[in-house]
Amino acid sequence: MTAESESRDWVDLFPGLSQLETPARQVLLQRSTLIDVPAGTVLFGPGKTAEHMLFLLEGTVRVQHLSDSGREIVLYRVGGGESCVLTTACLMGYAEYSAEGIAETEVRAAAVPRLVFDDLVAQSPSFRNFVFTAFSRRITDLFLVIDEIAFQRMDVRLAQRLLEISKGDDRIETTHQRLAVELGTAREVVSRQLQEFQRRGWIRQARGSVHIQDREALLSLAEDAAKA
Amino acid sequence: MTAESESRDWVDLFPGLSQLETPARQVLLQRSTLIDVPAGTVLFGPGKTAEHMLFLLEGTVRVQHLSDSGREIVLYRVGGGESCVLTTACLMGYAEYSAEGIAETEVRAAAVPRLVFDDLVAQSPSFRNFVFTAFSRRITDLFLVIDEIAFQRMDVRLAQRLLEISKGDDRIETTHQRLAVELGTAREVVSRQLQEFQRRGWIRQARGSVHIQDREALLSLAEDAAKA
DNA sequence: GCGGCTTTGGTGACTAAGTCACCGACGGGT
DNA sequence: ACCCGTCGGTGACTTAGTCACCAAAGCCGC
Repeated sequence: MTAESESRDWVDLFPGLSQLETPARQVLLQRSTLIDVPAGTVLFGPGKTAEHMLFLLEGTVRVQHLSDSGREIVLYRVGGGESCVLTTACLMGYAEYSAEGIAETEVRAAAVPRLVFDDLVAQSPSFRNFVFTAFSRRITDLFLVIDEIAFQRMDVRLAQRLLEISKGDDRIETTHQRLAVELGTAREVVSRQLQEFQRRGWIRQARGSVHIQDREALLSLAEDAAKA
Repeated sequence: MTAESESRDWVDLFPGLSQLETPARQVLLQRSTLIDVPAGTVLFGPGKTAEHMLFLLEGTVRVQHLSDSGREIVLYRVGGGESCVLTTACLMGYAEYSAEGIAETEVRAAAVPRLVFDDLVAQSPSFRNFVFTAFSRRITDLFLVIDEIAFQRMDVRLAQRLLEISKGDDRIETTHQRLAVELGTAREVVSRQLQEFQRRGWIRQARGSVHIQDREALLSLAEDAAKA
């Protein structure tokens, strides 16, 4: 499979681009570059100037914020079929990144240069729509993150994250420290919550991993927040 | 002064539009409508579909989120010379508002219809730049809000808000409940913190108002968070 | 002015979460 | 075997949020 045959159809991976006009699609395919990066790569972060907008084809990117006080919190993830608005934002706009994007898995993405991006926004109504939709979704998403941090109990949030991260597989490879960063809390808090979950038989812990034993129970804890 | 003479120059109030090309400027002025609304008006919110992008000329709009659990938190404010990205977002993009915008003062704004907005984005590079800059700033701002909520002490946050709201004037007209919404916390927490501030002689309380007595002290509390 | 109402703020008792200091256990490397 | 860095556990304490209530201040009609 040549690079050309691959690049003929990555646009199809983006539901938001299904209406894209043929000329715009051609521009996008011809003037973008496919890149592959290994897990752990820092795709963007403070001090790096973005010259490309990223369209994620495969893998996930974790966006997290490093606070002045040295603590971290995971803000959101970007997956296949999504564009990373932060690269877009810094492409056109304002100042520096204040968050960093880290490849959580091996990542394949299409990089669209700044000028091409600008051109597409000018030329294509449906590309505009795609871009603004991405921005809107991200902003409303951040509202929900704020809501969760401000008003949700830790046990509920932890249960939600465990389910979210596990994605069906009962074995989760992570440390308490990493879970603490996910939720923007302290490691000790996570440790104690996990102990409580284990005491109730909902999970089993081992060094560097958590095994879900009672998915139903976690789910009902995670959900009764919505009811309240 | 006629409506026309007014509308000839509101664009000048926007630093971000200083580079705007003459034709785009003409379109913006001619096809927008100036509106005046009294304090307290809900400019947008869940259930309302935006058909206009708002450029704020005078006054401030408070954007706050109402959580499922019934609690509220102030997310940010939009002032004169800024556009409200949330109206923009919902104009072009995705879903419903998940936050509401309330006029805190009497507000004068220019309303730009959806189609005109779209057209300007297509035609004018500097209008595009303005729009994306606004989005970027808003997003990075929300990152800071998240950071503050997750990692900052309440006393520090309260001191910051008092200073921010007071804007030089030592008398602040507000209730404990309102301050609690500002910070996304409970009224009791604010009451107790204010009592502590009063005990230290930093403020004086009265029903429905707070009087700042020692601005320096509040400032040093508010700032030593940055050092840490 | 009086009685009832709402709004505002105060309080104690309790739970949840975050902080601090420290320890021990595990798992590589050499 | 030993050293060391990572990982997790723990107690004691502080800070924040919750719950249930109460009291004072303003507001309104009469």
